[in-house]
Amino acid sequence: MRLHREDVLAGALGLLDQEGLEGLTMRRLAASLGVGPSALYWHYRDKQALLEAIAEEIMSGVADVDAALPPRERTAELARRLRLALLARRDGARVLSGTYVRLPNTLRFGEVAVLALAATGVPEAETALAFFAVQDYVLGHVIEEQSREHQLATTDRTPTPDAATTGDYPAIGTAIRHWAERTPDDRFEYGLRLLLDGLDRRTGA
Amino acid sequence: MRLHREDVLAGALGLLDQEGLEGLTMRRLAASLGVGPSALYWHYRDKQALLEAIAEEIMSGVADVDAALPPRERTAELARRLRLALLARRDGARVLSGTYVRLPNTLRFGEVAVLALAATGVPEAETALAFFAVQDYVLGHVIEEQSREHQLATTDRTPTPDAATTGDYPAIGTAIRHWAERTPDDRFEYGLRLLLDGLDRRTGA
DNA sequence: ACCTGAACACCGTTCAAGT
DNA sequence: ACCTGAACACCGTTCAAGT
Repeated sequence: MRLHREDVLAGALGLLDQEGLEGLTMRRLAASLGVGPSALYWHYRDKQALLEAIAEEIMSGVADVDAALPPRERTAELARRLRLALLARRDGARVLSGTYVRLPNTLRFGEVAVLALAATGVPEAETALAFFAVQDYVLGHVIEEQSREHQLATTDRTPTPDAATTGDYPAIGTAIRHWAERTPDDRFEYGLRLLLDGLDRRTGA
Repeated sequence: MRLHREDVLAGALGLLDQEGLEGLTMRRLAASLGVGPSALYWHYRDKQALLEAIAEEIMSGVADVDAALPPRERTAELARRLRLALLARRDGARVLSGTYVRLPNTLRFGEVAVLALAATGVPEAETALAFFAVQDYVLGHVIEEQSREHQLATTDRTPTPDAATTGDYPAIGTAIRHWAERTPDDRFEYGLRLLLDGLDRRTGA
């Protein structure tokens, strides 16, 4: 019953979902696999290499968007699929933002997204700028989204308007109340729409 | 020569800039202040509380934007000031994204930004959505920006087109080459402009 | 090829005790 | 009010040695 690289990765993904990024330690992972900590280092050079494998796993299938969709909708769909992939694993956005992955799933996502943007009419010299603008928004948004999940789990402080915001900061108070009435999907779509509308302006649409 | 809360915070900021977020440990901070590790716990409940104080410090002055600027430019200026504040400290974006701060500097930034957005003509029910869209973009962008700094410092892999991208992923290859010719400021401004142009559409401008 | 065992150099946090 | 000293329960990683 020897371990393979994939067993270690599968165990790491399970531990990540159960315990979160802080709980994903080499020692706990080893224990859950029934081996000593040092055994893991035969399969992965160090913890960073394991995290990069997790990041690449998170990105699997994200680029598989319907190629028949019109360019703008295809770009939107890629952004949505990225968000859902990050949300599918606990602390997924933080894992991805902390790694510098140059593996097939990640590269293919970039390739497909750049092609979709080019098809919308964005000048070739701007496709990477547009790609990173959208990707940075998605990453930032999901990091905050998953960070709020964590707050709710560990503290009793509610992110809805509290004493501090209603008193001295009236604009925040009413703004947050409207925000609280929207679904997480709505909140994401709002920023995504801003970016896509901004892109329209650059394509003469 | 007893320590005060501010001495601990100042020491933490210095250590953060020198060693980065990984190097900012309670034990190293204590050593740099000439006390034992347990002494810190008299001043801050735990490490998380200290990180929240750092985050609030990072946000100091960010809201001090020229109130006479026209609303769109005021909103842009707030986003730029946030980015610069995050860049001013090593790993600043990761520190801020990991904390849930409800302290004056942070709240005032939200208040001023929501008011600027309202002044552009964004409907009141959407001001928080628009605020978070811009803030999430800035956070995501600077996290990636500072993460690249870290890659350059620790590895010799260059983020410019390498063997993998030029071969199987041609669109990425050429896109990244154009991207590499822009300054960091340009790259940030591109996404910011997309968001602001998208907002124009929602204000009938 | 794959893992054990032991060790090294660290962590954050608590708590009684000191001044 | 502010800190020491000692302890507890952890970390990631290395490396010789085993099978």
